[in-house]
Amino acid sequence: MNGNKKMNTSEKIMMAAIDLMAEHGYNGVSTQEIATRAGFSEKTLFRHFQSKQNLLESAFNRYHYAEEMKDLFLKKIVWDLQKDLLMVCRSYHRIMYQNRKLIKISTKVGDSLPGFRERTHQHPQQLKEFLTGYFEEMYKKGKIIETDFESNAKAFLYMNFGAAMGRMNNDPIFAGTPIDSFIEASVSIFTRALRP
Amino acid sequence: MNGNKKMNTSEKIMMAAIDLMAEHGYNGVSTQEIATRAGFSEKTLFRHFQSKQNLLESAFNRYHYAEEMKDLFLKKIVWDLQKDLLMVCRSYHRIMYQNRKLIKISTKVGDSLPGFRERTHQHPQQLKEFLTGYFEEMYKKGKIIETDFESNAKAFLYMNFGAAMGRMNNDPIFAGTPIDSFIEASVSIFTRALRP
DNA sequence: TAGAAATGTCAGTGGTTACTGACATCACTG
DNA sequence: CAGTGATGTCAGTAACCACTGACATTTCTA
Repeated sequence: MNGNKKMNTSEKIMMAAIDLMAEHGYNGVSTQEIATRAGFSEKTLFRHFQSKQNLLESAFNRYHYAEEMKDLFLKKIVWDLQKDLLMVCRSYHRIMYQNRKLIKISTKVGDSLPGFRERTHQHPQQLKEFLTGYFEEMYKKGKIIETDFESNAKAFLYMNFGAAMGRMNNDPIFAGTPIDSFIEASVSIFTRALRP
Repeated sequence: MNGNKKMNTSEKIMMAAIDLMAEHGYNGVSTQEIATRAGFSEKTLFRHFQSKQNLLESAFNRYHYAEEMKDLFLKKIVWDLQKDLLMVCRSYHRIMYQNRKLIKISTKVGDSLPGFRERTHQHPQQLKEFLTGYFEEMYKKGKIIETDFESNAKAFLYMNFGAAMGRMNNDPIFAGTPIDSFIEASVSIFTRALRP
């Protein structure tokens, strides 16, 4: 999302807005502060974006990474429980980490501004359906035991969702341990629980 | 947290503040709106609380349920994996649900106001240590297999944390299914994964 | 180097916000 | 009934905020 040194004025302002709003919320930061952080005058901000709300919307359109996880996963499946779950976890956390600041903004904004929450929280539903279908298919292939596939999918997703939230909010539980070791441990719990 | 009909002025105002701030955040609601929602004039709000920030702090002191989960769990342990994990989950979700509005406020406030985040998010660290110790003891008793106990504790807690967050934010995944059936399914995953 | 485009400066507008003081009203209670 | 305490009314203050217009200055580029 960042790291690029060659940013134009609009991009610098959007990045400043994202950084500040992720920390203090939409109403917790002023256009003056955003412009100063970006290194421009407030006037320039309004010349580029007309309004504060439009600035946030533009930032979402520019930086929200909305790759279809379902499609991504279908391509990479190899029908090996451990390999597939690892792949799903890693992709999920990668995307959540890329979008972490926009996700923080949308959780703080809530439903005050319309549409943002929907965009950052669109994945869970389709992921749950994907994983439920995956477990059903794996059962038909005789590779896992019969369980409540939908509940398992929910548990797996919430485990990763909770971990992603903890990571983006600097949960002290994550201090020191990289995300990948958590992913491996959490996947092995499910493989042990579901193996025939 | 609510439901009591015999509330005095201060309590009515604090409840109104909690309701509105949980939805729109601290900066997203005015003292005027809070007073109107509570059925009083803005002047009365300031007579009782002096400042907006003090109102929020008073509401936290009055309504934040900070029971020591660790102590609670230690009393109820029976050293049966399924029974203990069920007890932990149910207690955890009960407390998270009681505090849900204050938790929503503190996630929106972030670190802008000092101290709130710490209070609503104090549990994870001590719960992780409790669960890690519990798994070690269960291993010594020969009731579960040897694994990375701390990682298992993290995974278990994040699964429940994610589910609690989803529930308090009306995640459509939870629509229709009660929390208890999720708890049972998630616990049985861990019991199957850890049984010798 | 001339002209165009981007940006800065600055003063200002209309609205909101947290918060106050003075005074009136109401309910209860001894 | 007198008096006390809680509340309402209302006008107001100082700060902040999103946003604008006029004009000057800088920067880029043909």
